[in-house]
Amino acid sequence: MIDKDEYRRKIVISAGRIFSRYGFRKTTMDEIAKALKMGKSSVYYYYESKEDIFEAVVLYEANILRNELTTAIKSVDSPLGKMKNYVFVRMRAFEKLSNYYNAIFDKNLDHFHFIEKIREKYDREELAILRLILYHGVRQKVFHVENTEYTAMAIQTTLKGLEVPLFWKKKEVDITNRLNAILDVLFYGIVIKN
Amino acid sequence: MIDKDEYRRKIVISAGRIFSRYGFRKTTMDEIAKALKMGKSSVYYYYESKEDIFEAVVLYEANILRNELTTAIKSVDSPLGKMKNYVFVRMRAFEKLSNYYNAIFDKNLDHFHFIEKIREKYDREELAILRLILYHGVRQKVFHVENTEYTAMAIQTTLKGLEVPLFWKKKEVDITNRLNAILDVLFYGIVIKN
DNA sequence: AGAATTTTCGACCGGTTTGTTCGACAAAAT
DNA sequence: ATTTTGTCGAACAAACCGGTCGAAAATTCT
Repeated sequence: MIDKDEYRRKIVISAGRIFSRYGFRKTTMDEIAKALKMGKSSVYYYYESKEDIFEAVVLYEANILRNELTTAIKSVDSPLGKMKNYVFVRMRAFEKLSNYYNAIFDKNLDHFHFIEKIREKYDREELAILRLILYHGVRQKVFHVENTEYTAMAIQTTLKGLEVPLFWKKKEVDITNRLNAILDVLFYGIVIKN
Repeated sequence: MIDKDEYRRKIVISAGRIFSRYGFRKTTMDEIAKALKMGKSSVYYYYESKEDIFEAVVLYEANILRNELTTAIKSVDSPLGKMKNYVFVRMRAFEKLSNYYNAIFDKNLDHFHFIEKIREKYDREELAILRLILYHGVRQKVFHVENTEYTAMAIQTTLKGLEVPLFWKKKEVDITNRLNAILDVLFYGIVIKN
């Protein structure tokens, strides 16, 4: 008896690579199968449909993102460093995921309820993390904020603003520079002036 | 009367972007047309077929590559620098073009005669450039080679070897490192020891 | 061993997509 | 006014694609 879960994991990883390259529509079941050296029908033994695989992939990637983000903020001590790392890792990740975006908002967008669910959940999680970073910053007298809740939401809004160009397929050239600029503005509006 | 050639150029550039992203098969005429804000049928007024557009794109890209390569070797004086620049630019370009590769060798590979033609022509041109670089190096007593002709061919073979992973879709991680290593080997086998 | 179950896969189906054509139509040129 | 140039919607045949089914392998169980 072959470990079914192990195989399902393999499929998710392999399919994820293809989805991220070509998007949902342009990825065919045949490709997914071929990449695994399987017959197309065999894949259906592990997943019920193409959308099922896609859902699993998004879930999987979301988990990876969560891990990357938490390790990113753990890897430094200073609140400034934490915030900087968080923003950078998040941005890099979304850049990588931009193909999913285009895939989802191609058509059939009503079919992908689960995306909204994941998004909602992650918005909440993100808010909590941002608030934590802010809170620590305030404690260490590095940040000055009236209300961590609202400030966290403001920062989150800014970060979401960075996603917009990914939607509209417009290639932002100097995303790193823009990020640094945003961080500068953010910090100098937040950091206590001595 | 609209400038037909100008329009054809626009089509080639726009279609080129899409081809390089999705490959030949996964790129649709509708996409090409939409990207130009045209009706699908209008595109056929300028080009006879999808393959025709593809051919024009490849030709166009090949020309760009040629220019990049010549300016790359002109931008430095030393034969070592020329060689280094040449190899780097060539490698970066082919990395970018790897999608075309996968597109072409998907299926129907018998349909794309013109690719072989271009390839042959460029092999000859490349050989000439390499020989020139070597020749200058020998003149300036920086290189030591018995026979520029054969040495140039040897170097070309090495460079082609670097292309192979692009064929097989295997992502080579540290292509820059490998390149540097190859250049090291190449130079230390060539440079006159003092 | 053979029976039972799990896993693979080729062949197929129906709906959709897609490259290409065609004729109608508008704009511009003659 | 008539011809030429350019655009486009509609239509079509062919290929494609997600998904099904049943029958072979392969594996496990008895």
